[in-house]
Amino acid sequence: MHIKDMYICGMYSKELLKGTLKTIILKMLSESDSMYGYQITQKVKEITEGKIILTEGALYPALHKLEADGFLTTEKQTVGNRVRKYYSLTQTGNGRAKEKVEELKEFMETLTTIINLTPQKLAWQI
Amino acid sequence: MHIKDMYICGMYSKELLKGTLKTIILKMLSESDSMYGYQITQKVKEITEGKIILTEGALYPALHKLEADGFLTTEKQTVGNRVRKYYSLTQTGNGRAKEKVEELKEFMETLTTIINLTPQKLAWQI
DNA sequence: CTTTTATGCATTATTTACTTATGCATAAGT
DNA sequence: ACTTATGCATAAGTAAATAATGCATAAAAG
Repeated sequence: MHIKDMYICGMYSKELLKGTLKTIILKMLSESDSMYGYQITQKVKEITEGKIILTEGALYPALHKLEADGFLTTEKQTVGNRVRKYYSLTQTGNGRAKEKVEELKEFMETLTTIINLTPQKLAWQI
Repeated sequence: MHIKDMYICGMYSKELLKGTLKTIILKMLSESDSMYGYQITQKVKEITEGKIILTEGALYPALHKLEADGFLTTEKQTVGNRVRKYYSLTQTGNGRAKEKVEELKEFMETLTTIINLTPQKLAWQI
């Protein structure tokens, strides 16, 4: 990402996104046979209607880490005169994707129980 | 938290919790007139059935930060021979609580749209 | 009766997972 | 000619935790 691109950023305070990046990547890759980095950022941007923007500084290290952990394999492909690095899930990565998505679901359910609490000081008003 | 307490920890990979702590605190305080730190940890633990455990090392600095930002006020109270520091939302803090909860809700909705995607490589099987 | 557990506050060193800012390169639009 | 888009990558700095500790009182358990 370059300075001019800085105006692009998700609509959420970025802290919230922390911890969800790898899950998002794994989920995206479980959707198709293979994707390259830039493609992932664009797809996520499209699906979330611009609400979640993955920055390269976060994306590429995360991809490298997932590969180092054996969850992804890569294959370089030259399109026109540009090189793309395609990532795909390994078998282990497929299982990992399911685990992480499930974990995120459960976490969101738990958060929802907190969010849905009714203020006790207003209880008499109900 | 002391070494012996280390076996206590939430069921989620902790990264997920990052960024949600202040929202949780604000929401808990918006439920009652005032709460003290330890009480918050216990209430969250109870509500989430032990799935979310707030550690002191995260909780107290967060409370101090929220107070410094003008979202909370404190009042010390001695119960028996122990001192409790009660926190309550200021008017600004009340607004902040609503903002943060709303932000979290929208973020979870966005995440849900990602999570609910159907793998395209399985699309023909549907 | 002495050790552990629970209650209650707090701080410090460290780690993690980002953000922000670059860097390099090609291609297409204006 | 300049900017935007595509495409990879890394490095410095930061925020928000974790992990560990410290102090103190009280109750429960062995």
